[in-house]
Amino acid sequence: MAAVFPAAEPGIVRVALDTPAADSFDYLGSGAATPGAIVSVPFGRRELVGVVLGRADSSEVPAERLRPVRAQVDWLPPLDANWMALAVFAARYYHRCLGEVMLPALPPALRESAGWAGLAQRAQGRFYRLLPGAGQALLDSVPARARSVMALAQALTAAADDAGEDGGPGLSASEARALCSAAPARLAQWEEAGWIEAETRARPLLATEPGRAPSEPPPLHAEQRQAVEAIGAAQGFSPFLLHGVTGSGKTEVYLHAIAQALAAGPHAQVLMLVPEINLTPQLQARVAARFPGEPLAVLHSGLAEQERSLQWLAAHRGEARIVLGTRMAIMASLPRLALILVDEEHDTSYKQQDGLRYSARDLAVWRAKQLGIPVVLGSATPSMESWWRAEQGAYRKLVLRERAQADAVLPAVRLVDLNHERQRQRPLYEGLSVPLLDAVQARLERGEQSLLFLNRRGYAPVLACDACGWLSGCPRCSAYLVLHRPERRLRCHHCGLEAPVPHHCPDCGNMDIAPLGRGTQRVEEALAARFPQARIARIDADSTRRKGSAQAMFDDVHAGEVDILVGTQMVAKGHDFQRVTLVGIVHPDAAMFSHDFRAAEHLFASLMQVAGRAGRAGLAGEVLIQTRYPDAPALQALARHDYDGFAGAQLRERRQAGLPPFAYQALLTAEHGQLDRALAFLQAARRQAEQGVPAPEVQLHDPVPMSMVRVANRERAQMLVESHSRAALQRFISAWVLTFDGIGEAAKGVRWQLEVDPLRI
DNA sequence: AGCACGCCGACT
DNA sequence: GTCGGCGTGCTC
Repeated sequence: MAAVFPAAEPGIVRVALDTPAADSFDYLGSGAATPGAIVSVPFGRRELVGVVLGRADSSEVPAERLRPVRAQVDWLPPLDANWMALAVFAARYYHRCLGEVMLPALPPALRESAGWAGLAQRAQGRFYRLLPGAGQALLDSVPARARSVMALAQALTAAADDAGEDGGPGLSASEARALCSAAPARLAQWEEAGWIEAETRARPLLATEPGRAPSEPPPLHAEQRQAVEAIGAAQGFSPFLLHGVTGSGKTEVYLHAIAQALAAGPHAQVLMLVPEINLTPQLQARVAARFPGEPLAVLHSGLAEQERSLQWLAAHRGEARIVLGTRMAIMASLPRLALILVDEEHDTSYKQQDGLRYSARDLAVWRAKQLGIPVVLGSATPSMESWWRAEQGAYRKLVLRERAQADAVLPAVRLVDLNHERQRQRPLYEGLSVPLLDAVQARLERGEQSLLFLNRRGYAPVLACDACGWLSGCPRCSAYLVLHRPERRLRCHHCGLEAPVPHHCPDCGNMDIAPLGRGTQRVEEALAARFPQARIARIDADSTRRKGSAQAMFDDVHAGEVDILVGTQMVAKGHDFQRVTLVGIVHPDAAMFSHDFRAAEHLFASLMQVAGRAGRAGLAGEVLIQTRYPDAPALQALARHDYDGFAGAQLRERRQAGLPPFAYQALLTAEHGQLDRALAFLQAARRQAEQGVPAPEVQLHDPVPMSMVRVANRERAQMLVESHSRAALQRFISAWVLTFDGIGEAAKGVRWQLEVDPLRI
């Protein structure tokens, strides 16, 4: 449990705490506090949990202000030096204090000393062992009719036989108690009599089912085999970019790479990252089936606190050999990490969007480099950053061109030119063109499934008054309230505000207010009206709010109980819909007007991903993209299945414009109730830079309002900082942020945040 | 970041 | 008279 130190014990312990105030705080502590140990310390009026960074001979803090460490977790191995190095790197790179990186990476039950005892109890058990020569005495002490106690004695004897000289697998306290329920005090008596010996030690945390035969891996095609061999032959730090179209069998490559790594080291651990929680159950089942008996831990924010703590602990103790998780899992303690896999490496969910804005993919590469192990970044549409590194030879490219199932072919992509439809006087039906409706009809007649993709949830993105032009604006944000018809609510997707649907225009009283544009709910409704015999399902954040409902809906689709599936981005990721032969992309055009230089890249990736849902099992697939901009390069490249061409063109544009991956960026954002105050802060920050911070090779752009200026009554502005040299940018930022304290008046009431490698600008 | 202390308006 | 608004300052 927790050891308590005497107050006056000498020695200074340096501790990282979750506060932006400083990287470390000095405490008085005993010799037991080693680097990586988890301790509890007094901090002002509070008691906080921290991570020991090391010891020191002296402190800059006057001796009389030093307070003693209160307690320490002593039943857990300390966090190892490699993990500490990862946290230090992340803190420096993202310009945060050490504890702000370290503490949030620990499981909830460890972050507060109140949770320690409970966790220790779950993680440890009392195990009993029969001492030599005590067997007969113990049996003699048991009343003949107490069969359960006899069973216990036999079990203990068997355990002792198994154990040989050094203990080995014993009997857990709960097992013993189950056998011995008639005599709960018996164990203590036997212990006192010197017949048995009790020991507190780690209890296995992960249930595994040994003896099942592993599922038979399908035969690899030549490209898969080459990829697996290359990963297996890697020595030391070896970053790979696994580029394979959807359905080319990337997962099978991952599974073989896992098998190789586990076979190569008897204690080796493998970390596999996936972008979304939704994808873990599927993959978990597949991994468990392939590696029965191998302890598998899962780490994501959807787990209950206790469960997450136990899974983390299993990874930390080296018990879990395979760890499957979302971006948070990159910060897990993995003492014997031997291989990292990052699936769908281009996915933007790898970038944390609040708090510490780290990129799990980038940290994965750093971690692999630091450990000298292979890392595999897999994607059908790699990020420009990763693609460029592969082009340069910094990453080794592994390519899967063919689809894994021999009979599966790439779907035919057809662009439906909506201008042309209008010229032919074929109006859209609720946003759906004649070719798309015909294609759906054909699928219904053939008993095949259609998937309609629309990345906009709700019924309509805005409600409008015909008479006066009123629009359903959010009172707190520079956004519109979205109509959610089934729920009969208006909702702001930015601040969460909800309002009833007005019956008449709040400005002029006109009764004619109408939904403008469409979201998934409206498309679902329109399809139901058009195809009354069809079974239609909608999968988006609203329809899957209840826990487990997403899985249930996906199961219905897989079981063939759905004819038409309407969905947002959620349907695009990971799921193999074997019977979907038509993918309709209803409205990709919104992305064409984005000012974000990555808009085209993200559009291409998301359309490629959703297009990949079609035609996976022998049935010819077709993708229809409705657009007013059929000449857009992203759409043209998509129609040709030409990622390489698209990426090449993107990289040429980026190089010419001096954009990532040819430049490194950081974004300073400021928010305040009034926009001019936020802008004034950024101006002041820029003056600080100009007046006192050396900024060779660094450009500071003008402060500008963010495109979504107001969210929840806070107005936001941003300033971009850029350099062609990552090191120069880092040096500049380190010095720059220190000057923010001196901004004074202009900083009053302003909340600011610095994001390194921002994804959206 | 918390969590205090501290000094001014509308309530029992 | 005090409950509470959030400005300012500190935490080893």
